[in-house]
Amino acid sequence: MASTARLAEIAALLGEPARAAMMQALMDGRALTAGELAQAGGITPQTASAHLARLTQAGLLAMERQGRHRYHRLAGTEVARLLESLMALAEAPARPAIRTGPREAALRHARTCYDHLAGRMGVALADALVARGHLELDHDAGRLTEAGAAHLLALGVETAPGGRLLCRPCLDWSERRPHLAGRLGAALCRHCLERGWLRRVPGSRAVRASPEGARLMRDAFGLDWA
Amino acid sequence: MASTARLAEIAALLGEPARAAMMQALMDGRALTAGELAQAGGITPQTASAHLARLTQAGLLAMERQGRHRYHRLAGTEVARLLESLMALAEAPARPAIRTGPREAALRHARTCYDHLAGRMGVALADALVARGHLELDHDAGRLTEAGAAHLLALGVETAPGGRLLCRPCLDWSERRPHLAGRLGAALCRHCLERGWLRRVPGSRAVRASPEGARLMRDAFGLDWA
DNA sequence: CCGGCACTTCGTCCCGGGCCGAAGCGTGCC
DNA sequence: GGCACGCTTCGGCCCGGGACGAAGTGCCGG
Repeated sequence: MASTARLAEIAALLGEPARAAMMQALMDGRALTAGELAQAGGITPQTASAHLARLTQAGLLAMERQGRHRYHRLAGTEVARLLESLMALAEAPARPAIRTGPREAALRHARTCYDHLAGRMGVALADALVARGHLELDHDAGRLTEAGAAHLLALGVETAPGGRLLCRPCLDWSERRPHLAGRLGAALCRHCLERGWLRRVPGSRAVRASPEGARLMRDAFGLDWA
Repeated sequence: MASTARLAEIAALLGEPARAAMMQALMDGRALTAGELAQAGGITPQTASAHLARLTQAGLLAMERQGRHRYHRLAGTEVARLLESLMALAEAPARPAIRTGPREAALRHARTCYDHLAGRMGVALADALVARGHLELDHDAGRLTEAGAAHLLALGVETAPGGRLLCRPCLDWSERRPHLAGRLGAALCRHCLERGWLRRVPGSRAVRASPEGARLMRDAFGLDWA
């Protein structure tokens, strides 16, 4: 059996609000400096430093130095999945979401979930692909159809090596329906960001489409969700 | 964003070794009494009682009474998935598994992972279905082929309603390769248990095949893993 | 070379939570 | 009805961990 002590150690690391906040801040897949993470956690740099050391030592974070800056990122997709599971449970229907400011609305609208699109846009993208017959998706798994694979290839979206068509759904905590995760979800997200169709909102996990980008995404994917 | 406080609360609940042990004991999908869980956690019934109350109040466990016994079970598949994610991380390659007694070997051999088969048997079952052309499986998703669906239907295995062929992989922490989870994984496990091909080992998550069962599973699935 | 910035380390304080013994409540059996 | 069992509640003890101020280290730009 997986070590109970080790499981409890990992869970306990995430069970402290400041560390949890810092980990969530990293869920957009980027790297943040220790100072930025201290702010995300609402604690002083000294406290953040101790917390980051523990998270890194436990293998949940990876750190790299650039000059005097220490950049931290999630150690891998397994850590991201764990946080996804925690977020899904934290947002379970039994506990209705607290709807706060416009920032929360922006995250519900469109955000990145580690490496793929989430929020209403992410779910709408999955729905549009399904409607076009390009994707089959349910709670357990997803599969790109041949037509879908050909279409994405024509767009220049990298699908899986060897033409693998299977893809992973991720339960969207804000919509309670699946969006597209895994390698394909990541490829679609990267494509949209690289083309400039989507841009990250500074200091947030939210993303936003330019008018041009919204139009191009409508053309490319049948995405009409505004 | 999912509430940080709520995420930390859930993680903290699992971050205490006694509670983690009790939750893991429930990962075979069954219900256990408060006394059994106290033993699983290595604590007195008084301590267990307080812990179980907190887990239930937080929505991680569901409790039902039968006479003077209180039966507890995992509250649902999302809780199981969270524990799967935690177990996968706890067993990450960076920390080689401690190989202890025969009990650990039995779990590595064959066990249930909440509602589906895991361990060498679970991975071998997935491999056998893939080898027979009945299943496609990678880390992101899985799909039953038409031939596979027909075969399982002939065996009396309930596949998804509406003939849905997509299925979810689950990363096996002991084998580091995927076994079959989701609705199809659960249906296969249930089928094998109901037919008596597999039997649960009392007081454990391990399962064991009778000689007859092993032969029938070899015939049914091409499962030759002994 | 020096000052400033990013971050870490050290020391100290305070509080929450895990533990169990004792007592109490509800259920079931004889 | 009484006794035993399963489990809960209460009270108290002890310890680990989160917080920050002060000081220290390393890097970078002028």
